[in-house]
Amino acid sequence: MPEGPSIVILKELVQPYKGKKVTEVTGNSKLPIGRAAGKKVTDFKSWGKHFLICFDDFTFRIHFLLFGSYLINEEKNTTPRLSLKFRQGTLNFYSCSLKILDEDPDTLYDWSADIMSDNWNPEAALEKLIARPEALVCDAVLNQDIFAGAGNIIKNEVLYRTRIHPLSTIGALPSNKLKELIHEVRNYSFDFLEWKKAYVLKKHWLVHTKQICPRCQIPLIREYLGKTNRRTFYCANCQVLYPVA
DNA sequence: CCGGTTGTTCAGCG
DNA sequence: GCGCTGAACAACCG
Repeated sequence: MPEGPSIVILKELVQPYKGKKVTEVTGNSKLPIGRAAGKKVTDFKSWGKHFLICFDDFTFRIHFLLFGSYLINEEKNTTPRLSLKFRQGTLNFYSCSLKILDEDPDTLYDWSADIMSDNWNPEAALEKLIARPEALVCDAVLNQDIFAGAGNIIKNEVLYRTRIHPLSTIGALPSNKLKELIHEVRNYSFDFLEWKKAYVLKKHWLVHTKQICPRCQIPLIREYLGKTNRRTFYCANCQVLYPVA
């Protein structure tokens, strides 16, 4: 569920409820979720992995973390963290992190950092990367301040597609390679979106959870790398460790 | 049935 | 105050 493109799919699915009035609020959240009762949803937004349900004076911020899920007009045998009932149907959110934002999301979020946003700004991402020359590229791609919405699958696939070794430092990458990386994070994320919608995402994985490099056929390396210590799949032959020796 | 994870925050420590 | 580590959360797949 969690990566940015999946949140975009959710945002599309809930569009019929935009402008509609919440008739009943339930859930096991300890927050004052009843505030939504009787109010109209003014908008659904997303920023990276955050899903936002906006009302005129506050916003629900939902983060699905690793295990969160949602059901629309369906329920399962556990209590939702948050359930919003409308005359037209029900939105159920399970096992997610819920927060209530009292400020306008526009003042809280840098939309230019959202890899799925129309406001995505690759130049801003480049500046942020250049400011962190010591960072490992495997960590930088997961940095939500730079690539909001990028997750571990996107990281692994993008580093393979751009043939960058995950332990390369940002400062060692030539500027054209950094630009290519930035471009590919967004480009792959939209491939992810289309494949996920078509239920063929896994079929297109080149290295994530894979054993053999599809290009040179040698075994892939699987290691936990970087400060993020996340599972990383890469080909030691095809992916270049910068600086090049 | 167990092991592992598309993620993040926070406590505890040196 | 910092950076680092590990725990906690909690559901589903293979």
